[in-house]
Amino acid sequence: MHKRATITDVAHKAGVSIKTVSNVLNDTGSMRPSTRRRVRQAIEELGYSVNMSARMLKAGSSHLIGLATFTFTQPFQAYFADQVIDAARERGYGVVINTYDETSSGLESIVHDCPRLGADGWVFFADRPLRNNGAVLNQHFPVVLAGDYSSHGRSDSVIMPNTEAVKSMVSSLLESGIEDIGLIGAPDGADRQSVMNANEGGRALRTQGYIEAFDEHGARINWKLLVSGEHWHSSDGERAVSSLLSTNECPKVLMCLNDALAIGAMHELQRRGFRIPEDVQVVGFDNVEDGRFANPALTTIDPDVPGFAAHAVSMLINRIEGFEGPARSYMTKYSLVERSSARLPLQSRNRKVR
Amino acid sequence: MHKRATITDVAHKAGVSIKTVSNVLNDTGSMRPSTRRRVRQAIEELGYSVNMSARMLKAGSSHLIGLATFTFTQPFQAYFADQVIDAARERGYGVVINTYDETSSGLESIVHDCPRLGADGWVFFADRPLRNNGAVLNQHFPVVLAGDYSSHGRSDSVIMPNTEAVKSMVSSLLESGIEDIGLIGAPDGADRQSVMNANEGGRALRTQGYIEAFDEHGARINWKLLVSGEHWHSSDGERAVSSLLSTNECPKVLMCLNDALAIGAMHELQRRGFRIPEDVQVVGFDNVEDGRFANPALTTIDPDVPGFAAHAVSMLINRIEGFEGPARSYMTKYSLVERSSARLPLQSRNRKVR
DNA sequence: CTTTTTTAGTACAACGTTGTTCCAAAAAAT
DNA sequence: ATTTTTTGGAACAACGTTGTACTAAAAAAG
Repeated sequence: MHKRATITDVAHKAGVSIKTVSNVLNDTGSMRPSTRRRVRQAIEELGYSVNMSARMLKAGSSHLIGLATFTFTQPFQAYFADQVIDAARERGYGVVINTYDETSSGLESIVHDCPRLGADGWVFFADRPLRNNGAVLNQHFPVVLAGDYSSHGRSDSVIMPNTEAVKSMVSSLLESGIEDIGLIGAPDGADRQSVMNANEGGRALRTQGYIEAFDEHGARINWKLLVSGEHWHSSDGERAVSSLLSTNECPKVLMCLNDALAIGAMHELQRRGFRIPEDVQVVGFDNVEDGRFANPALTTIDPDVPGFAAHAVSMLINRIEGFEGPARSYMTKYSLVERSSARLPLQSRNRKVR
Repeated sequence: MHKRATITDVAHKAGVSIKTVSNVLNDTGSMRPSTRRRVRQAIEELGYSVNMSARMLKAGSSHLIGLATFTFTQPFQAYFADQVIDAARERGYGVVINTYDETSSGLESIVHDCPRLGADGWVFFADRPLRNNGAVLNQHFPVVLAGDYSSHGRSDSVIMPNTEAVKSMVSSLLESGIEDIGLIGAPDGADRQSVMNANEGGRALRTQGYIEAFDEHGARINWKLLVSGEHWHSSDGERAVSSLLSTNECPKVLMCLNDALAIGAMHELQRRGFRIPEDVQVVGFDNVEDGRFANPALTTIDPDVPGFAAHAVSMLINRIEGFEGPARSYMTKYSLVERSSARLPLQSRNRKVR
């Protein structure tokens, strides 16, 4: 592996100036076909390829966007990343990925690592508010916050209709006559007061949807049925079910705040001999692919992840390319996806069957 | 968003030379604490951050490695990518991702897109041999091939013990007295001849393990039980089961060549009323997280994906940092993971229970 | 046959870093 | 008080590309 050929080497070999080589590479300027051919051949023979660092420096941009997100141990993250990569490629951008796990101090800790990666801007995903928004936002590159932030108005963001979607799903369940609905993935120590106080983050927002649905139907909430789910992994769903059953509570429906929790919950329920949906119905949130192939297939909320990702990328590139207007926020549309793990009443709106 | 501050701006503001600023940034040279403080403050006030393109150009390296792989619609890919990102970060490298799907002309088509992304080297993942290895290998940056290639000796590669692992699993099943074993994910038109001819790629290699196990146990292969599985997605697993059952064959065990196929197969079997493992046992390959939470939990082959990824990254960085020896190849160690979807006889070796 | 326009190309600077070389001031040794 | 050594810092070049400004040759117009 000898030293990489540069444009100067090519120019020398072809007997032209470096600018002419550059013109061949970029289809600029004008030149005799024979010259172009000579340059092309020299490029071929030397195995030359353009040095991106130099081009970037000159251009003042890397044409790379960064994606900072949880590790792909969450199926949602993989789904999201896929969509981001697609959307970026469509606009001619590459994607640099920086992941972090729930055990570290989280997003805040990798923020410092991002500038090093040289992207023109970053999509930051997080499922709860950042301890110090400033650390993320005071970077000197455009940032789009993706996730369940309350909108703080300091940078562009994409969010999901967390509260509305859960409210709609729970309402739909209540309408089918069941009030005995558990919730997995709630904020710690869930009671009305602490959920209302914790007014940011997917946990709280989705839990609020549950509360609002009950309130609106004049139903009483049994707070023992709201259990937390740590990191929202499948293993947390298992544990949540164990902990719920250990209190001798066994709701007829389990609303899980993401699909991974739901899949873990179903696993543990079935291990203990419960039948789904006959004994317990289970509902998820995210509509990741895994839910389709779960046994039974998972009834869930589709928050339009592709739209979520596409808008994040679109807003980010828009900023990178010079837009300077005030912070914008985009909220996706949701729909309810009925499969076999839970049955929704026919009259529910926004329903989609797959 | 005004123009980004440069090292020159900082130097000017602090009343020092640009090299002194550079020294502060890189902890090189020596200087009075008071000077350092002045520079630090100027950096702060101007919100300066180093321009990576310039640094890369000067350094001749981006400290980025590229990962070219299937889209994350395969859980295996997400798992693999996670491990690659981790391994790279540990060594101070970032990761640029370039994905491709099965519908396109595949890996070959994105090869041309990789140089554009400016990584110092690439890990190429593919589950079958490339139509034109040359296109990938004649790049002017280091490449590590990850996947089920036969070793062509032209670049470093990491592979799994595909044949051995399947052979061991199938042997273990044969030892428990069952010879009625289906195989999902085989090469198209599977018969002894075509599998032996197609001597490259995970499909063929894993299928060979099945054949060898039967041969070694003196058992007769019912070729009708070998069905293909297109892209090895869960939906392909579903279809494979349908197609198998439509021929009135119903084996006692289904060996699926990856976990996604197995999960899809279990879904379709249960939808049709089969009990697992009582009526049909199901086995997978990859040991992705999803298998643990499937219903029932999936018995599978663990090919050591973390080791697979770590060695790919390690070899690549080794090349990037100057190693020039002959092409190397690393093969991971496998183990059998027994869960509830299939029971292995106790005497089988290499067993791991989780 | 001259003048103007177009084409085909060159030379040089600049992007923002960091490494090398060098010099002046301060500290230490004589 | 003078010489030697160390320290703090500056000036400049280079990394490989592309944009600007320019020139010589060829083609078109008069």
